[in-house]
Amino acid sequence: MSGEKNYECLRLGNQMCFPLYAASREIVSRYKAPLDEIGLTYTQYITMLVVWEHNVISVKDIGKLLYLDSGTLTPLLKKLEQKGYIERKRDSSDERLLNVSLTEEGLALRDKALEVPEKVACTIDLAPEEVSFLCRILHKLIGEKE
Amino acid sequence: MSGEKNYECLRLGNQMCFPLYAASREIVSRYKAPLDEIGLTYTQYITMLVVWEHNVISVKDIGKLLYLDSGTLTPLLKKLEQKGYIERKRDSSDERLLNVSLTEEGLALRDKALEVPEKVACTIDLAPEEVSFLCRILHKLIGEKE
DNA sequence: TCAAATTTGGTTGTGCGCAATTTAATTTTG
DNA sequence: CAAAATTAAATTGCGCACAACCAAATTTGA
Repeated sequence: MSGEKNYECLRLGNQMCFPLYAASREIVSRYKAPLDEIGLTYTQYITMLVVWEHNVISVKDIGKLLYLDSGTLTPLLKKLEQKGYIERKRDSSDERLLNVSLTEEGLALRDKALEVPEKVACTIDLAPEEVSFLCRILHKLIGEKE
Repeated sequence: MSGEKNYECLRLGNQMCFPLYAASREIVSRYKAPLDEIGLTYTQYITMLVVWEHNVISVKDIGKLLYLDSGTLTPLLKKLEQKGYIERKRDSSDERLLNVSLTEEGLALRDKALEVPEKVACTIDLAPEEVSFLCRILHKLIGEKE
């Protein structure tokens, strides 16, 4: 009964995971040059996106939005604090919560960051419908988390 | 002239990069449980996929297929060698090349690995057309590398 | 009311990814 | 042919991701 197993499903090209993994790394890598100019890494950048949107937000809520845990966020937020872009303060009504807030420098950085998505977007050769379809499917995958 | 800048493009939801990054991590994380059972990490797994397909392949060619460099592959391949799944030998006709080949144990592991893509696939709630469309677009993104 | 359970963030350790540099082997060229 | 250029892999160092564990604050519920 054995000897003739079908290993087709183990081919690199026959699993969705690999193109997803490779495309993610490829796109993230395109942020490197523009982000180097403003001195942020990719993860620091998406963290700043969240802080810019909320002005004040807890580590817990950043984690929910980015799907990252404290093991990733704690050292990253300390680094952003060192760079002077954010402040970290315990919430006075619940000392378990750590609130992250924007500094003046952090707010100023936002203007410089405006160029980043522009520079990346023009390297992506997809039709608008392809982008929106892609986003819809990806959100479906992410949404399956909960 | 300033004061009323449009920061819409800096919203987390308005860039393709984030859902791609999040979905990639989400899907890779679904491999963890099945891969734990056979003692491989995700990157070790896709490396074994390539070795299973080729039986003998150089580090250079593995890198081309997975878009990974020696900084990632060298320690990973040493670990796979320690586990007894592969052998590493310099190519006799070009000593710069390091050929990776399957051991008996490595070949046997392939049968156990057959369950992995099955277990992951059934956690992905996408229609077949969605999967194929997704793969097509992702390959378009990856293909832009060259 | 107070002990148990939960929540939040921090810490530690492992394994990638990737840039930058190094070393050795091979190929190209003057 | 010998020097220069190229190529392949290894090494080093940094920054994530993530699991596992911990401590402190808060909530709960008997």
